[in-house]
Amino acid sequence: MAQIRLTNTRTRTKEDFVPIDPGNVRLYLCGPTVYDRAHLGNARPVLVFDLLVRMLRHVYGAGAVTYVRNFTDVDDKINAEAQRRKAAGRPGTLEDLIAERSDETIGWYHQDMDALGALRPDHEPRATAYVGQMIEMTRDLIANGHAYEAERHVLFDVRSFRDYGKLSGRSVDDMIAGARVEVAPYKRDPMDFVLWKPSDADLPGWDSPWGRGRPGWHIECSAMSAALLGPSFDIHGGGIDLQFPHHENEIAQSCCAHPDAGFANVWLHNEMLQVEGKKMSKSLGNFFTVRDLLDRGVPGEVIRFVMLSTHYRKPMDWTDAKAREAEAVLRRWRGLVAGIEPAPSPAPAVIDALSDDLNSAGAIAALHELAAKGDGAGLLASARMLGLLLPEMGGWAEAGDAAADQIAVLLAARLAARQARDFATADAIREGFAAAGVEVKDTPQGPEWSLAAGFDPARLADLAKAHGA
RNA sequence: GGUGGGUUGGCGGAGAGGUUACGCACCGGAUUGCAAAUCCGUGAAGACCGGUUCGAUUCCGGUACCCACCUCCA
Repeated sequence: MAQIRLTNTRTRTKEDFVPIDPGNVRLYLCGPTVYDRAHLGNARPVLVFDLLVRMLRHVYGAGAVTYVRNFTDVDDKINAEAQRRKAAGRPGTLEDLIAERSDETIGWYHQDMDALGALRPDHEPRATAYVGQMIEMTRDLIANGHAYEAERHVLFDVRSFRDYGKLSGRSVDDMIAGARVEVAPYKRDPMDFVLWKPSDADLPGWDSPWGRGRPGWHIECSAMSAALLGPSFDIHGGGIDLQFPHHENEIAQSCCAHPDAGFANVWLHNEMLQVEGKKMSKSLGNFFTVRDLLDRGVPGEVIRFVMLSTHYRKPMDWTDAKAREAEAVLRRWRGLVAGIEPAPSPAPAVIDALSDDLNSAGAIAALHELAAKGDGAGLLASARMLGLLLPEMGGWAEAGDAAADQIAVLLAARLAARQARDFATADAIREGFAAAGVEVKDTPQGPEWSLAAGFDPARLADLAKAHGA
């Protein structure tokens, strides 16, 4: 059995992964705030965790993994959109419109992540369904002296938790020294954060011991993970930007609410995705969504391949050149494995690479070596370990019947021209194929064709028309 | 200002204290009407300065540059 090793942000070392219960390995990933389409950066932790889950299921068994990823549906931006719709005269209460916006966004999210071949988690809790647990946890934190009520807010007292700052490696004093935010006057310490805050009458709210209000962002994940995975579980993940304050605060809340439990053993953080060397961010306005790419004709499998070709702990730059290269590789591999049954198990080199802190780039190198050896069965079984070359993701690589007919006619025309030693016509057809993204190989057994990166059905149709189809 | 991460061949991108990463591109050969594809093969690296070592791109220290977090963000 493979020993998985993971870099644990909590200990800052790469360590052997030892599950609390090998019969039920439990993971939690911070999911999206569902106010809009997922941008490309959102896809990175999802694909990292997807790979991790596939590996854990490979090692511990398909039924031995519980994967939870939440939807944050308590959020100002969702509220703002709902208020905008209400003002525009859309029927329904504000609560209805908020739920409508969340439902719509969750539907998009599922479509987009499905297109990338990401498996659905076992549980996808929505924050609004766990407000009771959040209130309960907040009450417990007040009762055991880690939180206090002030001006209808409930705040977590960071000075009451010794280890506050340990995950992100900063001291409370350092953070205060560098803080650039204005501190609310009712806070005991500038770093204290909100567990519960009041809601105005025109915003959604829940009744609580502290009046009508809503939960703070951080308590949502603490409550949902505890409800679905228990107070101690194996792996908690997310983007490195969540390390502070979100994950730091989660640890503070969960460890103080459940002092005898360990919360998450392993913390896994992926580095950020960049575009043209800059972080993709809302404030910089250089972000684009997964759907934008899919609509531009970049297949989900190609996006997945590009994402996995950089190790998760390194910044990754998205470029169109990478997407083109990935598309060419996937087409070649799909050609190589066509009609072949996968080997009974993935190649050891691939499992070794993935076991070593999810070295997906190393695993892809091993796939290249299998392809170079012509081991189609091994390539197929190994690529599927990475969620690649799956049958349901290959539609993009197949030509339609119309294209196949046009290509057959053009190949016949080219053969006739060559036999007549009319090389000008033969070469014109060949160049037309290249321009349309059809790759023709002349083998001793006759021509074979396949689609190359950038296949353009319209240009092929024009070419066929020009040569008598 | 505080904290964390990075810097590998033309490009992308891994591992390992001493032996070819891998892919793309390039070059040579086979093949071809010429090509493409394919096959075979050759090149090409580890920011800078020190240290440890028989030996460092790999470990340690410093410098430079880049990125991120400290503020909603995966």
